[in-house]
Amino acid sequence: MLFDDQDFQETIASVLVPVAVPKAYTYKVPPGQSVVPGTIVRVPLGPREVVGAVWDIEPDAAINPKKLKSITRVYDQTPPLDEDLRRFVDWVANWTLGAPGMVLRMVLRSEEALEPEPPVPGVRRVEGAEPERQTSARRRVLETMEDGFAWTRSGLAHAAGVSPSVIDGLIQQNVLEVVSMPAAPPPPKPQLDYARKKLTDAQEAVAAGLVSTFEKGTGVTLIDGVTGSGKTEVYFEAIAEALRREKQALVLLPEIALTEQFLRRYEQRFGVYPAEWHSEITPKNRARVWRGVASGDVRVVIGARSSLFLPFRELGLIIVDEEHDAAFKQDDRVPYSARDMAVVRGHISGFPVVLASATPSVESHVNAEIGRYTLYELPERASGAALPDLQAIDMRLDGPERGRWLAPRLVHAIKDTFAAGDQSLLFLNRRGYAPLTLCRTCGHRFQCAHCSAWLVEHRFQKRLVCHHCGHFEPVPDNCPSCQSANSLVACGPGVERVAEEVSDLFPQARTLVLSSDLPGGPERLKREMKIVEEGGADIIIGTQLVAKGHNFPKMKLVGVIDADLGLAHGDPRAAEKTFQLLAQVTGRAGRVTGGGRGLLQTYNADHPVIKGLLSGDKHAFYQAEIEARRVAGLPPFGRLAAVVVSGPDKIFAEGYARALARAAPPDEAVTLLGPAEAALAMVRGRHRYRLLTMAPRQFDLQSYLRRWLNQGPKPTKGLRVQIDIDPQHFM
DNA sequence: AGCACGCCGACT
DNA sequence: GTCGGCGTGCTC
Repeated sequence: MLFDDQDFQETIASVLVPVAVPKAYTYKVPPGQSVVPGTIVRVPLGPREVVGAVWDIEPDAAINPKKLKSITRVYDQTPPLDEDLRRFVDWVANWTLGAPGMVLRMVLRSEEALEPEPPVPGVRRVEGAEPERQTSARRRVLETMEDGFAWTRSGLAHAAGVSPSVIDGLIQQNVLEVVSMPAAPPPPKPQLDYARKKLTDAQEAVAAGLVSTFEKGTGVTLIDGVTGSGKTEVYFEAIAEALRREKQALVLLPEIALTEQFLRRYEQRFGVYPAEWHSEITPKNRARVWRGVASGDVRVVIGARSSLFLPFRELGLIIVDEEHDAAFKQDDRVPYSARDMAVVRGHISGFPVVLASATPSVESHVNAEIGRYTLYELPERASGAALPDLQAIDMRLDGPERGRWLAPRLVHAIKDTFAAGDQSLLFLNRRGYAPLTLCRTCGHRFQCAHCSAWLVEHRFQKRLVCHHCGHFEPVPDNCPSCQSANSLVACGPGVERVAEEVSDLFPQARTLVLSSDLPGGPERLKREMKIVEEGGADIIIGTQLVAKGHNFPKMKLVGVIDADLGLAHGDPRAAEKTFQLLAQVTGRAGRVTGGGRGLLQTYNADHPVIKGLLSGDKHAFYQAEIEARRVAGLPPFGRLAAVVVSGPDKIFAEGYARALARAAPPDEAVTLLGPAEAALAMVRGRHRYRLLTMAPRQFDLQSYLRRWLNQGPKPTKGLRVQIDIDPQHFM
């Protein structure tokens, strides 16, 4: 609404400013200017100026009119934020207990986008002018320019294969003149039928289902499909349908690392590149995408979670790929889950939302089961290829001898695979040499002075490292407690230790350790990944970084060294996360293997995670998960209670949360850490956590914690408590 | 005295 | 989120 009091009073407007204040501020609208809700404006705030947006709430009447400052600029070239987006911002702020202005800040992420794209300087041939002296470089430049169009200086130099100084010389001699070139033209539109692949019957059925959801308007669809089942081709059909309906589409991906291959597949399907949005995009491109999305020139965006806050002009579809991935959760500033907020945005604007995964999260599975989401399953690979054959090795029956970590059956399998010239992957999600070092004489255990976690030996770096806080120290010669020499003993395996065993057993094989902490950094890792892809290594020992986004076609065997690792956490998502990780590594869900088989070393062959992986029957696994949560006193499906931690003193906070999790009685389910999308749920009595009956923003976590713990260092302030919860319950 | 640092509150 | 004000405590 426009707050134009016709009579004599000045026009005023509520403006949401991008700072953590609880409400909109009131500003005067300069005479002759007009604003509507959603208009983007620049306003003075304290000692500086900020960009905000006019909001549709009544200006605060209680404020002293003398105090009012004036809007300094109205961005009238930029379309106002539409009502749906404003409602979405308010919804997210309410949900996260954050300041609406902080949510708005995520919308206004590119100040540069508010200005029109500046024209770029270019050069053009001056009619009839010739250089004083003709050189071959100059001739090449002039030949390149024969089309008569203007070129950018560097573009021309590149195209002609000369250095930019040649161009400068021609400008000097007035052979070329500097002109202003119009900004980049709008990006080309996707071509709906550029290269539509022939879909399998199963894919067609799902695609048809997705297309039909547009008729209903709203609705969430969950696609549960193994990798290779062609989920991507299926939701390309949904994108095509959105485009046919003159709507924009957004694809959310959990990680930037995955975007590149996705962009290429999109291009193969639609003939053009989609717009791309994530934290590493250059400011100029960021501004272009923002403007294009707001104007409607950009039809499809592939982006990380923050693209959910782009000011789409006519958004009509969101696809959340790898919906189970924790990277959709933002932990700092406004803490939100992009997957859940995508569902909210679809709900507010009345368009379909598609969630896709090979290992859907428990809450999405439950939402599908109870009919809130429509479920489609693609259990088979589109190529008809078989899924890898998985078997367990029960370590209680068939384990290795003492001091060894590879079971005889796994060793045999590696041997056969190596003999056949194929690759093996040994997966162990534990960096370093050994997770625990102790003194054989006095029993001293090496712990981190800072957070009391065990120090992990990294033999390669000759250090003891805390994987929790990063603290490290050299490995001492003598026990620091009893001074005994040669008394320290490494307990348990890490990838370095498994690698040692492998080179012992297979001295002729080319082995490679892939772990994030190896010297050489990301570049070396990238090189080594390539070596593996090309078959330049026989046995790979890797941590979880081999699980994601890599395709190792020559890998015929996966051995999981400690399949139970991660199951015993206090984290209520432990089983789910382990299931997802192992499914990905073994090729049940991921792309790591080129078929073949997998062997899981386990002490818990009857655990639902292991059984679920072996049988491929996820349903039983989900049922077991839901039941386990019920037994643990956690809220039932979809509403996973979690405890929280973030703030300035993260190490303290995490230590406290862990201690709290241990100390809490069984019916006070305290666990996880993460930010704050959720005290709200507790306040509304949706959850059992007593702590949260206090006022949401001021509850005293500190004294609550002290009551349990009664000692220890005082955490500084800034702890926040929160639950990881499904917003469906509040819509 | 002069200043670095951290905490706190205001910002319309 | 960001800034300025103010108190504490250390150095020249």
